[in-house]
Amino acid sequence: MNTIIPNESRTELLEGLTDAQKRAVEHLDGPLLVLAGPGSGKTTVVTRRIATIIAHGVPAWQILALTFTNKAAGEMRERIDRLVPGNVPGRRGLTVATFHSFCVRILRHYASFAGISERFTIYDAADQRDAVKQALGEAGLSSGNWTPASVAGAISNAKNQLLDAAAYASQASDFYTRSIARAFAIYERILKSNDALDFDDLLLRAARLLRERAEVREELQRRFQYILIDEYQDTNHAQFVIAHSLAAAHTNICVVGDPDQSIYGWRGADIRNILEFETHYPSATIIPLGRNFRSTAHIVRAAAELIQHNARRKHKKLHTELADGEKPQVVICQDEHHEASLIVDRFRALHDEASIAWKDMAVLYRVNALSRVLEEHFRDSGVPYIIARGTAFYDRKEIKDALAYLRYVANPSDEVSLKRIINTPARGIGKTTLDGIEKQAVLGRARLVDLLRNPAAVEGLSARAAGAIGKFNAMVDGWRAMNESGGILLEASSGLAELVGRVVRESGLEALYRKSRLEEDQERLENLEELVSAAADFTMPESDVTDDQGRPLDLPEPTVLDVLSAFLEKVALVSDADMVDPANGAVTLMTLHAAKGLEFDAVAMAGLEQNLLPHARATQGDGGELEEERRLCFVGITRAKRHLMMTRAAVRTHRGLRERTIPSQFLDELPRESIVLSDQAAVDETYAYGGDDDPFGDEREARGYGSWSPRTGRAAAGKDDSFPVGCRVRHPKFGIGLVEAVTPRPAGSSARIKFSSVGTKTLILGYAKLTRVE
DNA sequence: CTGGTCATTTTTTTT
DNA sequence: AAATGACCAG
Repeated sequence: MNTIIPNESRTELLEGLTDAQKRAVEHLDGPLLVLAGPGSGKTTVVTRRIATIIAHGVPAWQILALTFTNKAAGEMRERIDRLVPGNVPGRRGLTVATFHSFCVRILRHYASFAGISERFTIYDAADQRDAVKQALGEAGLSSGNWTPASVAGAISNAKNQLLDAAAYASQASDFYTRSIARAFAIYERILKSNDALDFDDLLLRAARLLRERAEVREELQRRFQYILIDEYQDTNHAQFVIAHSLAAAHTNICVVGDPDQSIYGWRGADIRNILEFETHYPSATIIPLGRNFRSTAHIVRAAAELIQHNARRKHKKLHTELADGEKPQVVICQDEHHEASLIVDRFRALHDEASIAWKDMAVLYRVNALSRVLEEHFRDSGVPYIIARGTAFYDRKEIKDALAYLRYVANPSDEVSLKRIINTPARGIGKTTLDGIEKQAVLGRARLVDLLRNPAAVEGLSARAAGAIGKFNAMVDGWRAMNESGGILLEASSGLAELVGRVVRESGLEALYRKSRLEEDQERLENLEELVSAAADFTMPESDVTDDQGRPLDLPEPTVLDVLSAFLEKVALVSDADMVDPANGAVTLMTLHAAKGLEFDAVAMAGLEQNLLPHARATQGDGGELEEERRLCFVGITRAKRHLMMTRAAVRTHRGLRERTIPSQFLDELPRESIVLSDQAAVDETYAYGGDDDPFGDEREARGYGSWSPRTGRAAAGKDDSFPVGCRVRHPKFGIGLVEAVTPRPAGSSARIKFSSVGTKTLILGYAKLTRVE
């Protein structure tokens, strides 16, 4: 290893690190696993290690770092830029990308090897659902028992296991899977004829390309001599194959992660990838980082104690040398409005009295649905807030419409987009017309997109419809012509803004909302304008196409269509977490999932309730899912540096139904001595229900409602056997029911009871006014 | 063909 | 509660 930069710069890279951190930073060649607990300085270690590798003379273009979100990638890039001095030769060309965007690049570059069009469109979840729906229709599966969502999920799971439609079909044994296999095959055909790939395809195709095409694999192996993977606990099988195909030749692979923060099992993430890293690489160096530099001691102890309850876990010590600090508060609230206002009050106090900036606070919750009420209260109280929902803007109807136009302009095969916009706004190409053409497309084995290009050839088409289609085609051609006429002459990125502007105007979308005076439509108009400015702000990412020596290649100036494709690609791959802007002077509201990797001075976790955290879908099953929920709770707690508040509402309105909640079992698993419990539901007299509406008011007063106490408390209630499984009970409102299951819990046993009138309900025996009947 | 109303449903989490 | 889909009158 030749040394390029002086030793003192290298020792600077080790400054202030613990011994374990130093060992990780200095590890150069061979497989390395860094087990990084929360707040253990993972990002510091990773970035300094890359800087160290460069300092040892490895050119940056030989290094590949893969992350899960654009934000993580951007942050890493930025921190490395700050660490590596400008006079270091070969510091350019470092690849830091998300798995998905890296795969997109590979696939576009090696499109012919992968057997796909290099102008492929990326389908998002909604497009995917549409395509699945269409596939189900063609397969003759009535959508009753075959919901698009469940079939899409099955297909997604298969793809994550690297099973394509044929492979899936060959191992489908029962009626259910064989039916899905049929839909799967049709779905693939639809994607293929649209030149489209879904998210899972990006990984699957890249993995197969690397596995099956030796020349591609070898070229990329030569290029990327050092590979680093962040959040390795969240990789799925396809990602595993991608990473290890690339690393196979030189085995300079460093993976960083924390099994206790694995929260994407539902998306196919395989925790075994990290647990069995040593099995794949027996020579691997393993460095655990257990010391937490982020949170004060009570918070660390609460997190450590909670995660201890996971049985399937590699034991890892979590500790801190920081002071005890403030104890996390567990607050019981009356309902979700009370909860929101207590959180707002607390944050305001921290802001006014402890001078904590709004941007250093966050509210975390399990499901997005909880954000609505929180948002209301933040808005009404005037506390600045942002909701981290990157996808929300691009999910709006008007934006999806505009993007569909753009996608069709970029990819003339994109039938899903075409269908979306051909009659939006209405231009006389309705369902009857389209059905007719589609029928003929099937008969003549032609593509709908091709028939539409040539309406004269379609039989039985009314002159009016043919005229409307002709006008539509002329409009699209006009946009596409911008590429030839002005593309190279114009500055390409301002060309993009012009194209987007023209599409918004000429498509009639703008006029559609302009003529309306509804506030909602005015908002849509503004959103469209925002899209045009987003296009104007968009800069073509620096091309890092290089020869296999890493020298940048001179490329022709990008055309407007190139810029458009890049723009659409960026738009397709944004995530919620990407939208967390640290410069923003506002409290961040987001899901627990989106919070991973972030930290805040003050954190509030809302909805610490059974069936919410842990989520209802995880409470049944083999326990693996429950452990993932516990890890999610662990992730939430460990986001907090100094102040942590965990709330639960005694009553919550869920899907329009006002229901009493059960405290989250995770609350029982926190160390009593490290938390403070406050029961605002009983104490806070100033906050009241709207009089007679309160369905549980009397009861609450009568029973000292909500006086939860950890571990001991109501332990006697745990042995409640007055309503054994199988007995019949009467409920004052629901009538007669059958006890199906009883769950003994220290905070009050609950029972699942099937009522003939209202179906199955889970009730707390201590609260429900049940009487046993014979 | 279009635009409205009414009924029905709700994958938690996301690249 | 909200969003989608089915259905029906212009």
